[in-house]
Amino acid sequence: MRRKEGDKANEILDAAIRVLAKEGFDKAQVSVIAASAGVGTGSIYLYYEGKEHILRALFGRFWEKLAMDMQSLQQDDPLLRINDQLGLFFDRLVESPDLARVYLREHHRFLESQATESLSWYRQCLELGQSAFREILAASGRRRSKSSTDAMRLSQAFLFGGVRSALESWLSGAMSPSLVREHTMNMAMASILAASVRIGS
Amino acid sequence: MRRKEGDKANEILDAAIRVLAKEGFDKAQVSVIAASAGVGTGSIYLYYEGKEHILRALFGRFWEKLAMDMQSLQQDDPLLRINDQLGLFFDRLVESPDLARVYLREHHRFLESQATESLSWYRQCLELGQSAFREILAASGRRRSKSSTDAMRLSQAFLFGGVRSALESWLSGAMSPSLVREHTMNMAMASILAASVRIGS
Amino acid sequence: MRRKEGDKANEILDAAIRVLAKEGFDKAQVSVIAASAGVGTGSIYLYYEGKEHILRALFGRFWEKLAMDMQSLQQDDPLLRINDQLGLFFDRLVESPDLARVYLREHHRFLESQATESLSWYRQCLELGQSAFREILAASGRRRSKSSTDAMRLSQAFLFGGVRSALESWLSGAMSPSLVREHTMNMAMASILAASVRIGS
Amino acid sequence: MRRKEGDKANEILDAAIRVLAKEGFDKAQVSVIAASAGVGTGSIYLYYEGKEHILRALFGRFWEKLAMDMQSLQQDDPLLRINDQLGLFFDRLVESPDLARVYLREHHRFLESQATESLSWYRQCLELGQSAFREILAASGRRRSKSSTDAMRLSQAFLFGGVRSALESWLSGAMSPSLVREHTMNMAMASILAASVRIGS
DNA sequence: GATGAATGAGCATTCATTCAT
DNA sequence: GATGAATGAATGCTCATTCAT
Repeated sequence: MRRKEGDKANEILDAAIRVLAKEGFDKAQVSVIAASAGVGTGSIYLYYEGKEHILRALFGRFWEKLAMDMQSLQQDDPLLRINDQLGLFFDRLVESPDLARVYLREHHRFLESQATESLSWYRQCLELGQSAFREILAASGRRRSKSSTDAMRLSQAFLFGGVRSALESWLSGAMSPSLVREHTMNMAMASILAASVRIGS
Repeated sequence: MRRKEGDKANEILDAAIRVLAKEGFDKAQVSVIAASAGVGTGSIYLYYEGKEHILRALFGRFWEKLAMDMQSLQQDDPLLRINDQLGLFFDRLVESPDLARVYLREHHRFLESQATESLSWYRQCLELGQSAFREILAASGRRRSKSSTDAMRLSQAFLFGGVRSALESWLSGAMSPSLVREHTMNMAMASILAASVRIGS
Repeated sequence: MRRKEGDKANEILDAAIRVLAKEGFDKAQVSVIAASAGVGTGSIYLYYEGKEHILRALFGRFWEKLAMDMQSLQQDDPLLRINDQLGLFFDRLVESPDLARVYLREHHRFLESQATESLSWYRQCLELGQSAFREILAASGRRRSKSSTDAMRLSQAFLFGGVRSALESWLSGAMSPSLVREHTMNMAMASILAASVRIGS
Repeated sequence: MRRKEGDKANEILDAAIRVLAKEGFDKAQVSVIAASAGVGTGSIYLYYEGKEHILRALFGRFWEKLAMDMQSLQQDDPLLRINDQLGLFFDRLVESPDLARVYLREHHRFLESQATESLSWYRQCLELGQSAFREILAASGRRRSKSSTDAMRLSQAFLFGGVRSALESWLSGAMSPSLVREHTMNMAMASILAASVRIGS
């Protein structure tokens, strides 16, 4: 059965992930992405303004889905919720090694882009994490301050970075996803605890 | 004849860091690097085989220095030694925001390159960290195994990734290096402790 | 979509002849050839793999046409047939001084290239000439031998070289093509007769 | 024994022949010629104004020697003298395959250059040949005319071209120089006879 | 005179984007 | 809407020549 017409935009993104994973952004040719998506070169430009915009759309779609799923989490305990959030992030990338590769190598371009709308999904994911973090701090009676906000962001960045690198190890090595996941989450939880204690003190 | 003057090889690397930090590898023009180094375009090729090789040399120099410094650390306690090692890494990048930017965006190219010699410095740095890690595990009576080795590498990757992202936050934000450093090291130590406890159990 | 229009492939070859005649292969710029052909620089690469391939195609086209025309010759007398063959070769170059110039200066590149297909047309032209030569020898009762084959090839080379140089004289001087043609063919026939007598003896 | 100092100019020409034979003019690097001559790159420019001038000097030397030798020929019979002249030309190139290669591929550059002095040696060689030719014509009672001069030049060109191509065959094939020489001279004499008869008629 | 490090003009080729069909 | 032929700006690298030593 043919995919419905309207899905060409997504087919292009899927093709882009395949090609970008193999070639990297700069060596990925638009014409190759088009061929991989089964459309003509020119058709790409009916759906996206240009190569750069494909990248934005690709990450936009990723973060949008993730934001949706993170919002659906029911967990009340903020620490466990962060655990679940990180787990979602991790699982999403582990299930698509190509996407993971693209994330590792090209996400910085997304951040440096001016893709207002797509970036807002990304920021929403960060916000959901920070929100949980704030609950932890609130529970320990700590007030918000400039420095605690900074520290919180830093903690979050640390977590993301740790998970990021764990994924990188996984991609380059021969470890089972489950081992990687377990170990990574363990370290992540430990560091977040350490961070909350320190900030909360 | 005209003699090779001064330290052109290093001046070219310094110029490359400046240009790469601003433009990224693919948009960085060799002629611009040359101009920034105060040499002619062709001179670049007297010192490096090509653009790619500049990148290799750049990271080679970075890891070589770091390996030297890490080897000079006197700290006997393995946990504290890891702390010092990470501190060296962190400080080196914090003192040169341009280098930090290049590290964040282009280090993967270095890893994917075939720069055998330069890569060996990188691997030596990793090895020094793993060595300390092994001491920690040994102290807790844990024998080496395939899974513990994997876990150890994963922990190390997590640490590097966390520090990496902390640097990224620092670069994009307005936080003081000292706050970033303190907080990052705190989380790093916590996660490494958690890892060693888990692996050692 | 835009369809491939007209005869761009041949227009590019014609333009290449004009530019190569004036500049020589190494100083001929692809962009100038493109401009002379009235197409964009990049379009050249839609039709030919590169500068070198344009040269191959150019001589390929030349020898292909010549091979066709040589095959159409009806002349039964082998000596007269050789005369006609050389005449075809001569006339083809005389009618296009630019092509003659390119032939004189760049044909060796064609021979040194690996243009299997194009070269086969060239070899076919040589073969047609040798075939006539062999008939002459056969008529005089001479058997084939290694040395007679060599001598035959040598004779053919001598003929081609003589005609080549006559063209060169014509290009650099102010002689009428008909005078050049008459005189050249005269010498050619004389030398071929001398050769066949010698070989056949 | 070290060659005497003053021979560097010639050593450079010898080196140039070696390198040009292998690489062709455009791909031959001045620095490689210098290295092959055992001198520094810059020293080339103490002896020759540039790459182009090396080529001119190289052919200038060749034609100068040949002119000298041709003048020394004692043969009174003009036809036999032409035979000897061609023989000198042939032998000079056969004894140095590298020079022959350079002659075949690059002599046209020499002709197109403005190397007044060097070209005069070349013209002198031609003149010596034409002089013998004129004697043949004179013997047959033919007066000079524009058309006979042209025809004579054409004949000479034909001869040179024939010999040229014979050399080319020799270089690319596996024929003995003596066979090539004998056969080539045979054809050459036949064509010159034919030419002189025709012109003289 | 010799040298070779330094230079920078020059060019083939690629590929994102356009637009006639 | 779709297409892919056509485009031309953009750039890494080479190498003849120079000139400080």
